[in-house]
Amino acid sequence: MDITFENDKLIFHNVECFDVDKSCNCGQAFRWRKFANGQLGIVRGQAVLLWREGSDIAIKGATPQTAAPWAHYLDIGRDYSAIEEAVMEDERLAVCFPEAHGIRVFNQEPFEALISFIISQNNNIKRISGIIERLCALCGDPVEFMGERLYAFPSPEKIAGLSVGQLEQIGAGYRAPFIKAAAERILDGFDLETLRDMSLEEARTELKGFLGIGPKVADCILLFSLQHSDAFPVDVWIDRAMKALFFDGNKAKKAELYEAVSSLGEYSGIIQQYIFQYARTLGREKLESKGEKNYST
DNA sequence: AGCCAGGCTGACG
DNA sequence: CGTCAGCATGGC
Repeated sequence: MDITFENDKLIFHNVECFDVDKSCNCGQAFRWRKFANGQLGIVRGQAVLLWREGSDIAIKGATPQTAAPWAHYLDIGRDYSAIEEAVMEDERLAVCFPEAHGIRVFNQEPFEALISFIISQNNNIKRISGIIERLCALCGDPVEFMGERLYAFPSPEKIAGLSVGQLEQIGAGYRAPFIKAAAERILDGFDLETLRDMSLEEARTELKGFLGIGPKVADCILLFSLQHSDAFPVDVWIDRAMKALFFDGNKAKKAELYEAVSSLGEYSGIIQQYIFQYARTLGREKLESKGEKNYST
């Protein structure tokens, strides 16, 4: 991978299969927003502007020293062309393109993912983003960048220091105590990093020990922040899409669903994100009518 | 105005 | 093991 730093820009050269806007707004991360010619975001307290420049990916605001962490965050080292090609050759999944083309699964900060996806349960992406922004404004460190004021994602200490009432005030609803308890547990010494090297099943079990984390949220955290590329979060959208694409519109038993998932291989989580994008783009109506008349072949 | 959302908990079979 | 009401809030 060729990386250069010039004119205050960090540049990853010749990056294929990376649609910046799509990747930032596909529902995996909640803090990116469109700004000027790219996406404005803040990761590890570092505010940046991210955009495609021809065949390159450019980042303004990142120092040369943070090239490696940014490459990791953006999953630069992974060969997405190979994954996309394999998916397009699968009859059941080819329909996910072109919507899915260019989506990269980011490697987010584990604690941020932990809290974000606890907030995500039974919630919609717009509102999730709002709650997280208010949480960051409430107790995250402020950063000025390009005339904007951004806030770092708060530390476990900061969030644990909030009252349940404060968390309710930013709109967290019944999840407020879950958020506080999770931050306290991290502060107590639970090390999310240890989940990286565990088996998927072990890591799932560990995360489900947190109040407010079930199978779906656990898999989101593992896929989006801990490099378990075979974690496969199933929400209502994925459920509908799998029904339409794999089971002719019929509801599958849990065992059958996960059998289909495991047939997708070690990158099933990334494929999941393609399916998610497809499902949300198509919409509920079309998705549900799709399966029903799909019994011809 | 209801229905729905990147679901989970606790109770009960 | 599976099923199911209840859940805070606001987008649409």
